[in-house]
Amino acid sequence: MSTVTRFAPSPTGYLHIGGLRTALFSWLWARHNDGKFLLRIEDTDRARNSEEALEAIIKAFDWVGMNYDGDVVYQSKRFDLYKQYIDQLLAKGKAYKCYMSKGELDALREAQMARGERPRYDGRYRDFEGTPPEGIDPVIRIKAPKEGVISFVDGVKGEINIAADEVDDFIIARSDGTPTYNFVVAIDDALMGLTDVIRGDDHLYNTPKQIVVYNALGFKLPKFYHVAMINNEQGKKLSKRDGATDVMEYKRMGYLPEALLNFLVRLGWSHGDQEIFSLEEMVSLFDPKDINKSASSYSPDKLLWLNAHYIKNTPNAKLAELLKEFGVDIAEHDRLEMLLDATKERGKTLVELAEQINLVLNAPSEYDAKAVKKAFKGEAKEILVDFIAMLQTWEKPLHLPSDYHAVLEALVAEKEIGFGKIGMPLRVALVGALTGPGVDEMMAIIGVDETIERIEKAVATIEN
RNA sequence: GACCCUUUCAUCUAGUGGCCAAGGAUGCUACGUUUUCAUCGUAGUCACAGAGGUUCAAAUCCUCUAGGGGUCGCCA
Repeated sequence: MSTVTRFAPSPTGYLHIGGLRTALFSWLWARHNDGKFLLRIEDTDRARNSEEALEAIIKAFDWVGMNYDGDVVYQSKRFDLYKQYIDQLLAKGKAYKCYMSKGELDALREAQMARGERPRYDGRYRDFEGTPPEGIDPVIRIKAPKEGVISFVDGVKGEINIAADEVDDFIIARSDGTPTYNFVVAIDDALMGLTDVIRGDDHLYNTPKQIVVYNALGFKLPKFYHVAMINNEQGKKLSKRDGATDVMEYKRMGYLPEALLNFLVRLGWSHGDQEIFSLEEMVSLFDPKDINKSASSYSPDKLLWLNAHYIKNTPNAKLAELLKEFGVDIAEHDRLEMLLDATKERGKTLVELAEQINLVLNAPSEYDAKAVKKAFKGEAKEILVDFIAMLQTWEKPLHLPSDYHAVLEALVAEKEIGFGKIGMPLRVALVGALTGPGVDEMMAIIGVDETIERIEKAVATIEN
């Protein structure tokens, strides 16, 4: 039987980073087995806007390079189907109407809590034969087993046993007739042919409830995998306060999708000592049996490290394309390769890389105060002036970094000075700071005219 | 409160009774490379939650305790 997995988010408007990880696990497992990865929107709560939410999810999937098979299933469009199953259970006596009011329910729960019990429905209408109370629209409850143990083997956690009396006769249809979550999930997962359900372990307690539905309807159980949550750096549940939880936020911050995926796949999953995984490797190596049991904490440092790694290993032409969204258009630059080779190791994100590029390409509008103090002193001015003269009279071509290096070597030889004497002031003249790409590279990138212009400006600054 | 899940360096993790006086990666600290910064390389730093068992042998099995997380809706 071919593997079928799914991602079933409720429409919140954006794709959460934790959601992306469970989606990734499901997607990888489907692709690994040449199976199907389905998408379903859990919108039985009709107030939310599902279309927009779906769009956001698909956008995020597109960005990271994931896709889904078949048509998207909207639960809000399947109410007739669910109704049939509710009627079927009612007819077979596997479900029943309950006339308890919300007030009565609250009172019951309170009393149970006071006695130190786990609050649950007491089953008072389970075998009710009398006349129902007036003026109450009943809910429909399913008959859960009253004794014994509901157990299943979780692919991540192992065997899970829940005492049957922990699972009450939960509501499968509200008093307005609409079906509830645990009921429709079980039906859809069964009807959509799911073989492997991979989801967050906050659903662990829903599983026995869904098993009750599977059993009542005679559906075959899929295999369940409950993946532990991602916590923040403090080990608490990841929330909006912890910064970026929206996947697309990472795109805006200059992360590469490969880096984000690589980061997420290693959160709660591993393959020996391997840290770097291409998408192809993930597909071929992923197996949910290697998923960790315990929760993991989100750590931005490792994500940053991965991002730097992927930036360094991305072809320059592709980087140039990506940088357009960050206000840097260098696709047509005639020194593109040189420019990116000189800068890509200095930016951990595309945002930082864009900054580095701008630093090289644009003449400094001001000089860093500390750098000026350190570099523009002594005979710096004279050396810079000599260097300009040398560049202007140089007879060999000036194209490559090595060409410029030859000029510098000639200068230090003639003046009998150390490299630092010209290196430091030259660097400040070029970019206004003491750090950055090599001066040879920078001069080759901006060309001899721009180089001279920048040095002249520095000389003028020193004079004032 | 009840029930369920979970517990190896600061963080992500390897580890399924002997290969572990616990390995890799990130971070951090040095040093080297670099005219600078970054990259890169080398080294260092740092952990089996605690207590009892079982066993010739336990990070690995059992029990209890403690910490963390989740769930207890006519939300999903």
